[in-house]
Amino acid sequence: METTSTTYNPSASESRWYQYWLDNNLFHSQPDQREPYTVVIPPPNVTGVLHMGHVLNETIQDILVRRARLEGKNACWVPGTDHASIATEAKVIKRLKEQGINKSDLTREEFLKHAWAWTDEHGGIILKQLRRLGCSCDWDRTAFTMDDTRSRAVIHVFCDLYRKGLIYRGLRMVNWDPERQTALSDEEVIYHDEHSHLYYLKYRVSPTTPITEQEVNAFAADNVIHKDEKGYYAVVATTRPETIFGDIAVCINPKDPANQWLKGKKVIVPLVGREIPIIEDRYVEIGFGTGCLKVTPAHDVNDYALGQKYNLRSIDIFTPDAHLNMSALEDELQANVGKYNGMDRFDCRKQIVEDLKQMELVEKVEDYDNKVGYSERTNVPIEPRLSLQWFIRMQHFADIALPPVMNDDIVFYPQKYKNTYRNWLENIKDWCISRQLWWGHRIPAYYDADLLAQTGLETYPADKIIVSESLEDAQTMASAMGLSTNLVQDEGALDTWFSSWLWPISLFDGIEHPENKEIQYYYPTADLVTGPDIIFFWVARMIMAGYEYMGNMPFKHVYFTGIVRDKLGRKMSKSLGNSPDPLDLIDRYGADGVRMGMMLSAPAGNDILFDESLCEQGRNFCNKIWNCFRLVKGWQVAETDDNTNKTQNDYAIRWFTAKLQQAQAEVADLFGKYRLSEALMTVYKLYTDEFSGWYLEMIKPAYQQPIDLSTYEATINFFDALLRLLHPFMPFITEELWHSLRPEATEGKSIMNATLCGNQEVGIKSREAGLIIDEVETLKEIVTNIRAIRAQKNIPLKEKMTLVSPVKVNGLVEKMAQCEIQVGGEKSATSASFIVGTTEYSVPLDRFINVEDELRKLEADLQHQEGFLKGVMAKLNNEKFVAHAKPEVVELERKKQHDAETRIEVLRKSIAALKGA
RNA sequence: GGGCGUUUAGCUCAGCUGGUUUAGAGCAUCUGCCUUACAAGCAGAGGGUCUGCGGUUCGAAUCCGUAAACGCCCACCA
Repeated sequence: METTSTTYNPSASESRWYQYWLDNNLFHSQPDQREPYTVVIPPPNVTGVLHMGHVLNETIQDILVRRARLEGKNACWVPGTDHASIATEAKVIKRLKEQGINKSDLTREEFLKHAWAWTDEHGGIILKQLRRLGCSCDWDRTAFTMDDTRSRAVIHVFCDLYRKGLIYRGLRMVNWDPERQTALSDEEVIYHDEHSHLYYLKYRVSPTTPITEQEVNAFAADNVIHKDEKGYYAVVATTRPETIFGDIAVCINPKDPANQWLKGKKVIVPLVGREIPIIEDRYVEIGFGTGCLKVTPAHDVNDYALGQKYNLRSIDIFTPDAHLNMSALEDELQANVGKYNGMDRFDCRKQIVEDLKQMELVEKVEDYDNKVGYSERTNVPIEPRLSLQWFIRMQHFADIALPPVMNDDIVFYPQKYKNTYRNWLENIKDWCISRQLWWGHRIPAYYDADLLAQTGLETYPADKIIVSESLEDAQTMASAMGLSTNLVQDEGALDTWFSSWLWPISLFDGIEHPENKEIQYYYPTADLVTGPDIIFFWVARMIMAGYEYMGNMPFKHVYFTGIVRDKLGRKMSKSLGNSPDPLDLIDRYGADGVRMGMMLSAPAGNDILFDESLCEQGRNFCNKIWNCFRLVKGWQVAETDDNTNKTQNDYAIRWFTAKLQQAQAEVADLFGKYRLSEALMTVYKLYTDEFSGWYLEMIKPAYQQPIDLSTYEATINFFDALLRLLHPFMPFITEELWHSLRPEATEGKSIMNATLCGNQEVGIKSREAGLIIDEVETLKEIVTNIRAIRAQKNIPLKEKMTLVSPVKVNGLVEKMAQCEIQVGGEKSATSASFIVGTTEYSVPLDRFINVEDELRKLEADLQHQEGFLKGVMAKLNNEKFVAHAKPEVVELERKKQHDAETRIEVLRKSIAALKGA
């Protein structure tokens, strides 16, 4: 390959190596004797495109997978996409609309045809994009939540849970999305703070329950009684005046002193004219508003509960798309309010307030902040709506899913999400799984068509519903039950998450065939990487399904990533335009560079503030590695080991062996804790500082001199080990260089399968390693001091310097600091000196000396040392410290004292000498 | 209204069960260098009374209490 360029060019190399990996089927896994390491991708929406959140998430997964592969495990990363029922259906509807087609004009089958066409056309783009990132997914296993295997699993589970009594159909208050006209689960509703108004409306006391002056006067004085020229009235506060058409009662707290006078009365709903009773319930909070709550059972969850409790009728005044429907009202009232028929709910609100004001039925309007629920997908305000839906009884699932997380059988990173998880499970509510959509798994429930025609859906008897895997089975069952075989299937589809929660099982066909070899081998999976925003939607439910269907956890560890924000801390969003296009970043910095940029700023669980300049750092790092490679590859290798630098080189090799071992252990430890950015930083520093900055400089042969064979080989082995350490983070450049480094690597070989601790490394005992590392630290300090003196005095490199040392110094110092060592020589007065440990070294400066500067420096150092000693002595002179502290701590302080005293003495001498000169 | 988390150099963060030469890293900054692998680089330097207050202790960034700021999650107050 081309090694003359001083910059690394990622784009050519990346596409080439990805193709190589594919051609050699290197990502493919099948069960074997090795330990399995399984990851299932959180399936992105089938029609989605890659954004920065994916980059973070998939990079982390790829790092973990590649690391496991290098550890010799059988790594299997299963990719796939999610049909994303509601989101995809919305996109398809939008496209049809652009073609002038309304969904309502199509049959279910016709619509699904369009939806599949759309999916085939736009689906899977994101999977292609993942390849640009370097993701090592086993593409042969690519799945889709609505493909055959996954669909059969979904239907199987629905039927099974129904038979177990864990799924039921019921008329409930649900979250209704008027835009898409479907029910949603509680988790799909997002609450936003909203500045709105609290309207105080007059509900006149009905003539059928009149109040006289005398009666009024008889009430205690704390009653708040409203009266105007037209008579007495109650005041009801509401944020939603447009729902008054459905008002069925006004509720007060029986203990409320202000409203005693209303007990037993009836009031007239303004505008509408309906007479409704005052009812009493302790649910109403005394002191909020006027203490009078209008009860609209069809349009509010709490009101619905009240309605149930007091057996009130409910009037649904909205159409499914949240327009006013006056035909729901009593015939005699329709004339009063006919003008509102067909209005949008929010237009109607404005109009009603206007009209009520005209009629002087508005007491006052206050500003009010409240929370309004929005549909997660369509971003339209949710309408609570009574409707017939399918639910899962969740208590059972909460019971099986809580303990394993609390016991850390399944470990969360970071741990704080255990709380969130527990909180949700301890307050679990039934899961509404039916959606009024077509794109999704159709609910496998069947009704006797004839019976249905008689009863209608709502009153169709529950014991005559047939739930079954197929129409044929259902018909058989129908005959057995004495029903007609003319069956109608439920129109609803299932919540997307009803398929997602089976993902770790269904990917290996474990729902229908729990004994098959694949599921037995790959399950439970190792790590799940996902965002905390779907902890309830997905993580919790997978745990439930895992224990229900496999009797075991779906994954052992959950790594929660943060949200990717821009460097100002704002969430990345299309509308803000602050989200870079990942593919563009890859074009500019290379996939390796982008991966590093992402990882450098991604501690687990924290939001990450993404800054493009980090990708630049990643690119620069690639370049550094590239140039290390150029240097090493450019050396001329001697046939023999004869070399004057032999001893020095051996020393450097032993040192770097120790350093490498240390870093390998550290990286392994960090991976164990899922501290990936720290692991990467460890490798980065090992590479740039230790390998490139020190080791290569130590062994670098003089200009146009060859390098001895054994040093060269050791260096190649180091390089190899470094590449393997780095490979999970930066797969492309490491593969590229590994092949150039190891010409013996034949076609089909890859760094990804070279094990992490190959036989190339020469082991070094940990005690020896510690010693040599310490020695070299001292050596570095000496070198740094000499360099600093050179820099401060502006001494040109050509000017030879001398290091005067009282003790023997490793010859490498001469090479690294461009100086000559003189052992035991007398320190001249015109020297700069420095202390490493407790040894004083000096550098004669002659004409470069500036006595004043030197004195100032020494005195500052002396002052520092004295201050330090004072601190130490304060401790040692404290009897309590000596008595209480552990002996080693006291011993350490004594050593500090001794060292400081030695240094102070040396400094004083130097100062005196300098002054004498 | 509950619950959780965060607050350490200009920025992003380490600092685990209190004591490791009077707080570390990367980036950014400043100074000097185009030194025959790399200016996408090298060498050197500066920068923090660890959010405030109180407590425990011989000793606190670290433990406890409290206040503030920011952030997140949950909850049916119209």
